[in-house]
Amino acid sequence: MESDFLSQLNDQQREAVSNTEGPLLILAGAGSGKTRVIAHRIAYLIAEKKVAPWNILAVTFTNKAAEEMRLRVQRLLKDHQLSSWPVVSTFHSLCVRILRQDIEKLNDKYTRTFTIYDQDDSMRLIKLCLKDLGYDEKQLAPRATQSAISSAKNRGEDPEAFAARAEFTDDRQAAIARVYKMYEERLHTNNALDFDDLLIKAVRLLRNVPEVREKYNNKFRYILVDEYQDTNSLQFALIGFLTEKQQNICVVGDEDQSIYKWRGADISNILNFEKHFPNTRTIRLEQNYRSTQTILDVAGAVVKNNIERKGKNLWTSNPRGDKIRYYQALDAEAEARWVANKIVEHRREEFDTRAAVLYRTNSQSRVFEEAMRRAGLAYNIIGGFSFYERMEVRDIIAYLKLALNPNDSIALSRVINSPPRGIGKQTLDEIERRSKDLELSLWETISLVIKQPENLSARAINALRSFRRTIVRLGEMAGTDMGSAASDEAVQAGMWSVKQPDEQNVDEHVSDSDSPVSDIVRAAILDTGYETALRSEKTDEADGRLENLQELVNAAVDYDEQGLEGLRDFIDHSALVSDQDAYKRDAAVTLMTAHSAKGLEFPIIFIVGLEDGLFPHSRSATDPAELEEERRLAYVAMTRAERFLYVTHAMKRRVYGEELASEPSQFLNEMPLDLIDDLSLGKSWLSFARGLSTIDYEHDEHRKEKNKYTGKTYDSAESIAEFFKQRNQQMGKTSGTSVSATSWKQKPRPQEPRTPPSTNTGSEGFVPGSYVKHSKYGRGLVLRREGAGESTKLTVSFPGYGQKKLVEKYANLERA
DNA sequence: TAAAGAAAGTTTTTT
DNA sequence: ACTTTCTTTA
Repeated sequence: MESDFLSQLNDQQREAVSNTEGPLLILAGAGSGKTRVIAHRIAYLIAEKKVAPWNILAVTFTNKAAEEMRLRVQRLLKDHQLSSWPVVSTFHSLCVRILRQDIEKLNDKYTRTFTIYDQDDSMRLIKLCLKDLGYDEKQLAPRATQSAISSAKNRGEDPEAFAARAEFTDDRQAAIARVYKMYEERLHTNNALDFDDLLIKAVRLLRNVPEVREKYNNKFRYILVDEYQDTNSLQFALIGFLTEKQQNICVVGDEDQSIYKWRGADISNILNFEKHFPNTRTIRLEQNYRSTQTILDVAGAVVKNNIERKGKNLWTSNPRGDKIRYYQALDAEAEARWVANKIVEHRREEFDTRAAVLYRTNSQSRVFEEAMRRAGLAYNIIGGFSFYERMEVRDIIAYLKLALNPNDSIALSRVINSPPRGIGKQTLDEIERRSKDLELSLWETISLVIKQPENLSARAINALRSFRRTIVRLGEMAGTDMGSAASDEAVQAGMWSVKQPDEQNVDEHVSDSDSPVSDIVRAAILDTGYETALRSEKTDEADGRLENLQELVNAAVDYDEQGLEGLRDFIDHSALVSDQDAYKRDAAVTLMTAHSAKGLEFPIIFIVGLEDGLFPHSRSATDPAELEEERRLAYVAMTRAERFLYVTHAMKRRVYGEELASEPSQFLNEMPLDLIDDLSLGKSWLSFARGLSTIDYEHDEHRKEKNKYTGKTYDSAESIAEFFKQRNQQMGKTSGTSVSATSWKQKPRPQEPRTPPSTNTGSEGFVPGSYVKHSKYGRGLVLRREGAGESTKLTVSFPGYGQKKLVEKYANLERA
């Protein structure tokens, strides 16, 4: 009966689930049950509307989200006997599946055996191109080049178009254009696609080949897209083509949670959805079920400072809850320790409660890992170094890639001498030189070199011969024809063939004569000498690596047991699943970036490192739009919390190994003071802010008015002073040029409002955290002090002038 | 060629 | 601080 999937929903959610036909836009605020609605909608389509599961496609951004969605749908449909499951997939794996099926119809020489290059592979290739073109990596940073090429690709510019444009800009662009051209050629000869290509080629396939478009339109009659605000133009095009015929497209998104503009996400995809799809029905989900009123109030107060925003009315019937909690730590280590202790306290109260620690950058994770270990808390860590990014795992994967496609030169150069087998730089240079001359892949060149050694030593030739034998043997296990080019016979049947609906079934085909994936993985670890080399090291590090390889074997065994599709799929998976490593659902703590937290929820959330230049990140300081994105990110982070929200910052923190004074984030300024509980030891930044606001509370409304002001992005050193100044002005005091001109209720050293007593030596010299006055630059904050005596140098941040390095003796500084 | 030691670069967020 | 890459030495 219908009520099964509708009865537990509110009116809007029910609307969203039961309006199954035509374009549907769901604007879903944080915690409003968006995942729940999608899952219910899928279940409803299958159980009530009798739509065949294979006619439904749900697309998410991350594997985690896809996983979650699959789980929910399965739970909802557990009493139904289904012959198959709906396709729930990320954009990228959807594209891989389409391309593994049909890429040859594009007629641009790519074959179905193509290799996927992840960011690291692609970076290696770019470095090679830079080298071959004779560019200096210092002048043309590989990273920057990669990102320039990636954005060109995402804009739809091919190397020619890019070059045409670059010609008229500058040398650097022209150089990038040349790298781009070579990069594309190399990808092609390697039969490799990078992450961008996956989308580009899939879109091109759907656009150019009507037959393929038709096929997928018939297959996917109902399409759902999660996190629609973060789609880019390629993803938009993909959806457009897939849904061309039936128009049963349902997208879910929230403008306030758009945090991937830097990756090309185009918010207008959601803002203009109604234009793109006529007859769109729009439904708003505004009741939040996740968080306490207080948490929503705080998050709302922050995001309200964004100008580029339609605004919405998110409400909850949940209790008010506790105030959010604030802690000012001395440094990053103290911050982490404090957080760990708090989590322990919470778990004493409630033994199985879960917490997440959200930071802006992955580099912050380390201290937290350390602190959790010390506190004896089991933790998950998401992102950063994922399992598949470990060196040894990547090496073995490279061997496996070679087994399938020996012409993958990136994989080959990765492992040709790891473990060390006597193929050194000279040998490799010679091979590379000849491969360029003859326009052969490295693999082909090696075969040739063995026959015609020319100026290579017998020792080198022997090493090459044995390496070649190893790869050929792996290839045989994988069922690959090791001829000169990867042959099409090696293609295993596609993983989900698109058949007529009635004969559609769970997809068949466990690979035929080939060995199980786990056997090939074992062989790649043993026969290559990899294990022996690690064992002989006898270090803890090597043991750790061996364990990781054992994990890889375990993963392969699991894979075989699931009866999946063989080695290629296993490898695809490893490229696309960056953080799938054993996510322990019940671990006490999860550590991740605020970005990775999107879509998740936890009873307890810690947002750490709320400091100027860190969160918001300094890279976003110049552009108001980017600052707004940072603010949305903060909003996403805060709204992950169900019951308890903690915000912390440190007074100083090591950056590149140097200790720098840091200031509270402006986002802290934007939180309503009366909703914050200060747990800091001694006097904190917050206690000053609070002291001020109690001077004259009835002007508070006035203050709020002014606080909406976002036009200016505060200079780091000046932000709080600016903040105080504004408040003072609001309070009718004449604008003191310096903070100290105003009256302080509880004033310990008005001239250093944010410096905790401990960093204040009080002795002569300017310590980091103190303020100075310079005859030319004016007032500034001392960030760093180096050297001693006459040569003491200070790094000072002057608003409007940036950071200056001054010799203390000659700079003529005064306290300010 | 491989290992050990020195220097330089790194950190924004992700499929 | 930590990791990658370059340079020196055995």
